[in-house]
Amino acid sequence: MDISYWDVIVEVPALWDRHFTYSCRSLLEIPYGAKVRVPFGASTCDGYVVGRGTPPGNLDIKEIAEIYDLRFLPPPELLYFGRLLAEGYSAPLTSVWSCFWPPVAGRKKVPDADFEQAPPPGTRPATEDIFSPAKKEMGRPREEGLEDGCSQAVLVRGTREFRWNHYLDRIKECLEKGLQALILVPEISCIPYAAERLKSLPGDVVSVIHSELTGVTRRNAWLGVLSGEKPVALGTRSAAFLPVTGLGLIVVDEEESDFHKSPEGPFYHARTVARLRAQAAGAELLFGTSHPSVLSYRLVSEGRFSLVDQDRSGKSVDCIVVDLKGMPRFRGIIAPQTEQHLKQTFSLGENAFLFLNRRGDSTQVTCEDCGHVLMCPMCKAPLVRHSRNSYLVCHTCGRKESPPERCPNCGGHRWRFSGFGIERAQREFVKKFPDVPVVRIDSDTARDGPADRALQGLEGAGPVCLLGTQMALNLCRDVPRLGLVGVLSSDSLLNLPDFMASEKVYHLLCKLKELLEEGRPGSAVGSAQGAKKRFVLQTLNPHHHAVAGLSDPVAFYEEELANREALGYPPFGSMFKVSFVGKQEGRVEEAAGVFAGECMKRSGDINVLGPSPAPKSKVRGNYIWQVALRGQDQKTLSKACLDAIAKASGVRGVRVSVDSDPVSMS
DNA sequence: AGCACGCCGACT
DNA sequence: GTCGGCGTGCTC
Repeated sequence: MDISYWDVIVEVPALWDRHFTYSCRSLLEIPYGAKVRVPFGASTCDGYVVGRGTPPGNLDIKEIAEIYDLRFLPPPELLYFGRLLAEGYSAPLTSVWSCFWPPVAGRKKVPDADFEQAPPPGTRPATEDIFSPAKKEMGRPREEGLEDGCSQAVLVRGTREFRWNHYLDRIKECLEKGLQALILVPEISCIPYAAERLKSLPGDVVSVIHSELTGVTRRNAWLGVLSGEKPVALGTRSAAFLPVTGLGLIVVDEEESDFHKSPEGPFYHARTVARLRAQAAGAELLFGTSHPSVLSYRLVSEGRFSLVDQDRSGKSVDCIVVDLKGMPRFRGIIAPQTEQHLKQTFSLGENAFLFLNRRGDSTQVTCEDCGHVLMCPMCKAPLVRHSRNSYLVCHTCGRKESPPERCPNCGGHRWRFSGFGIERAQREFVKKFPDVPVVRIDSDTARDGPADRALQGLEGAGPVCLLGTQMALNLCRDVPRLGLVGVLSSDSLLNLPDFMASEKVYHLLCKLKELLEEGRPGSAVGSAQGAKKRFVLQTLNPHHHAVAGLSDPVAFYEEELANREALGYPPFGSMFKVSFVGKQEGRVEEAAGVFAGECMKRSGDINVLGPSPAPKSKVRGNYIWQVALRGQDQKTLSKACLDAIAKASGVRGVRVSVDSDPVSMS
């Protein structure tokens, strides 16, 4: 009886894509890219078949234990695409390929057959030859002035309603051509609106896939996409990897959102994956937003994307900038000027939304006697006082503690609470407006029950104030009779050591302002008097271009692009963020040092920043150091990177990860 | 990454 | 005398 041998790359991050040979006694064919479970060392792990293997002599070859359901085997062009992506992202191929498999793919024991089994019909061979046609497909005819390879690349700028009107037209065209469409939204909370709009398509054509979908539901949704039975796939970022076969159109809505970026390895950005897939498949590509990312703005100005822009005259929002720098004696959270605007809003019977991006009550607890700041023992982060000192929370790891009687350093018992969070803002609001009910929406109140219930109660009630963190942004999209949005503080975001800090603040402010512009029309009665909606921004940086951008977006983009160009930041050149994580600080620092040293040895084609402790330099007992690389393009950087990682991996007990498309440095 | 093997310190 | 630290090396 024949035994077949297979080359398998194992999914062990530290080993990247090392090959191991396994045997199989019952299957004569296993297709390229098949996901298998194999014994590895003392345990078992997942791996992918990449070809036939030759058993190295005098080695005890183990057997493939299980094979994942081959119905989920990605089509050849997708497997090939995964290889390009892994290369571009400097990520192990195994980590990219694993994105192609649904988490619920079942697997079967490899049968212990003692007879030769015929391969199931349609089984693809394990060789790589099948990729020649796919490679050819990569180079479709190109159209002048458009993103290489895409049949069309368009940035749609406008309100959500405007964008979806445009998407739906394109989706209909796509379906009429017999092709499939992939639609990506940034968050699960964006799906209901999207699904509602897609209902206008004829027939039952939509498959919805996101990370909270589990079990059979998810599996069926996946199979519906794969079979082409549901030609429209709607989902969050993981859906960027769906095996859509006749891909005619990809839509990335709210393209500027960071939710499209995966926080873990491979650190893919769904917008990038979408763009590369559209190029590879020659599909149409739509990015949609009401405030484009700096990247997309540049793609348009370079002529690589065309622009569909909504005519937005008749804006009815007053932007009021409250300069906190001009009021050094003001110690509170709600400035007098803001208070006045709130009063007027409430007197018109309208509701308000106040934004503060900091949970808790006081962000720092200091001993009055010795100056000791209470810190999380596992993270280098100050503990935040919550619920008026009933407990302390580490906002880095989530750890909760009861406040100590005595200072652990000197035994003192007098505390100073500094830095304000949303709970303190709430207290101040209640003091100032005892008659206006306030609804706080942050991840602490979310646990008490869905915030939408409180929001639904607003329908007939008198004026109400909503007070929320970032979390509340999507929930508060349709607040009735919203007359004012106030930003209590956003300056801490500007001061982050982050090349995208300004852009983040700009998007945040735009999104907040849009609560007024895109929300439900004001109450007929309230607005009849011609009261303009107010956007009140308290800031220490009134002249920052992210603030100026609210009334003059072009000014923001031009200044931001000029700043980035001067420093060689994306989109002018590439940037890698390489992180080193481990329990022993010395080792972590050493590995980062070795890596940086290796990178610097190279000829002047790259620029090394660091090594330095990460902005969150210790998380859950792990020390984190990082090195940033700046260079012409991804290829230059990933080459340098891989060589240097090889050298740095000589230091034990340190995990290295590469983010080749970072959206933040923290 | 896990996990085993192996060689030096303080404990029933 | 052993239990156990983590340094080193391997995993088909």
